[in-house]
Amino acid sequence: MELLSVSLAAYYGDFTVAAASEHLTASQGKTLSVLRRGPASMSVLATTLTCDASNMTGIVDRLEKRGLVRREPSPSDRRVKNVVLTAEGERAIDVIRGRMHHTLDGLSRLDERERDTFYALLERVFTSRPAPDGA
Amino acid sequence: MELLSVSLAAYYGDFTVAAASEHLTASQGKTLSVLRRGPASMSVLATTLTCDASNMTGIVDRLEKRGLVRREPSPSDRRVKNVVLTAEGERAIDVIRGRMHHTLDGLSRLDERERDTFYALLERVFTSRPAPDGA
DNA sequence: TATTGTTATACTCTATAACTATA
DNA sequence: TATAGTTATAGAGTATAACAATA
Repeated sequence: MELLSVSLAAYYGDFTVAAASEHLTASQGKTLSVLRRGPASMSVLATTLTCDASNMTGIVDRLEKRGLVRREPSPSDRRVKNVVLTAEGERAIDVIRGRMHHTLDGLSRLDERERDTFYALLERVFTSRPAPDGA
Repeated sequence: MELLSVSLAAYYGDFTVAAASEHLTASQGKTLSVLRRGPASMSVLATTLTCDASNMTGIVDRLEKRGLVRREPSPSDRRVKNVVLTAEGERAIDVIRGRMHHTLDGLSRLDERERDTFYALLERVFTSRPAPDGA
């Protein structure tokens, strides 16, 4: 648990610094990261980021003001707004991931077989949470 | 990188919820987590948490006000203050770690050999950052 | 009635800049 | 001169409670 704590602090610090290089906060970067997989409603975003729905309003407001995301009305439920990554937003998160030097260097220390093992273990340990697949 | 992002978000969410159950913010919890390894100066804490030194003042202020940490003058350098975990603080971080149910459940899915492999890989990937060992 | 998203509020986190004390 | 820590400030993140629109 101690080792996990240290490892994740290293990853999180790396991500925070990389996001700052694009003038984004960690929360804004995490939001783009989630949306990289596809559009998500405000409530799904809040659940995934483990924060209250009311926070997402402000975070998405700032991202939208900078043209990195776009709110779209859901066709199936008029209460819902789906948040979509713009081309600019996609570029931003890709740049951030490419600048996570400590993490990328760390991964490059593993050969292909080790990397596969690592990913498989990560998946088994962390991929049992209720994955929100919201409309 | 996508998988890392998802995995670490899961861990971070788990930690945040567990810390909240002790009425602590994520930053306060991370600070206790660092101090669990031993005392650290304000500047070492800031470096480890990847934040500005001025932030640590407020975070440690609040933790100290609740009796979870203690500031002690360094014997070797009168500018330095070492932050020490109190017995209460130690209890708090141990409780938090014991409440990280998603992560603990995830780890319990691995047998002993797999767990060793996982830890070894984590160490190789993430343990090359300049580890601050400050006085 | 319940849910989605927003607003208002209060507190915490965060970086920058300026400061004091010490090295 | 440089470094450790604090203070002041402004912007961002955070949860709670109350609200409008929709289901």
